[in-house]
Amino acid sequence: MHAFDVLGDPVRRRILELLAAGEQPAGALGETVRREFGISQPAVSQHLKVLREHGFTTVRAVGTRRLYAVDPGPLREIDAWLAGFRRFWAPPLAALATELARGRRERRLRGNEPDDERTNP
Amino acid sequence: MHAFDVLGDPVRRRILELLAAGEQPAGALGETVRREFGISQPAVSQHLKVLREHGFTTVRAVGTRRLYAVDPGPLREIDAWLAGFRRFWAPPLAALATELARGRRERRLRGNEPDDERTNP
DNA sequence: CGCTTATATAAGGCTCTCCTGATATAAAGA
DNA sequence: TCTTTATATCAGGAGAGCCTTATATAAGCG
Repeated sequence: MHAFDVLGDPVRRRILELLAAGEQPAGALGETVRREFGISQPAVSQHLKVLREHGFTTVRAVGTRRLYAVDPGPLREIDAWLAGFRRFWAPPLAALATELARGRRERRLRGNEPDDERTNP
Repeated sequence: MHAFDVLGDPVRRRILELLAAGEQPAGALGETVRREFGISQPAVSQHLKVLREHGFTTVRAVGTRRLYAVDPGPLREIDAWLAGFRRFWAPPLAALATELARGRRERRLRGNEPDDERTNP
């Protein structure tokens, strides 16, 4: 099964999204996913197995719990594959650097205001 | 079928890679892919259909030919989804801008040499 | 107009994925 | 130790995806 196939399943994508917030036990992931997708505990466990065996997650045991976390390896590979197509929509990197520099200069001239519109109460 | 499932197939990924070099007729794509994967012409045509119907390619007819080209829409969506995980491996953008600026400064001091090691013969 | 070339569609079969219900494993607690 | 909790594995079935062969469509050409 290719990394893209692993991400083809909506349950597995959701699990990774949940893990993006940080390490979580299988049970917590399972509860959320079962509620959202209406599938059984074994189904969730099998999805976790696929993610594990394809390198998308790491696991560590703490007592009877299994704590899952994102392992970025395969996601990086996908990102690398996408790189060959990014020129179809992304501006060249040089322009991006210019943009960033411009943003910094403007902020400096305005007197170190924060980036967004929030104000400190 | 989700965009990730579309990219799950190696034949479809290869077709997109070939199209990254520019617009090509179905026949040319078919020849390459048939050679590399040993599948039939209808099989290739069916893969092209999947790519079309999921927005990965555009097609235009020229006589009896069908010219396919990359349509970046779904690839961008995938890129956007990946963005939520990029912090697991990519440096923050501010650091990148600094890096780029440093590179430019160094080049300026060296007297506008090219980036790589090539020398003009 | 018939023949050839380029591409798509149709029908059917095999395989693989994903699910469920039942069960195994192993730590925790009474 | 017996029971409960947390998680994984097993076995089997439904459905989807991808392939093949056969055929349709439609433009180009003699």
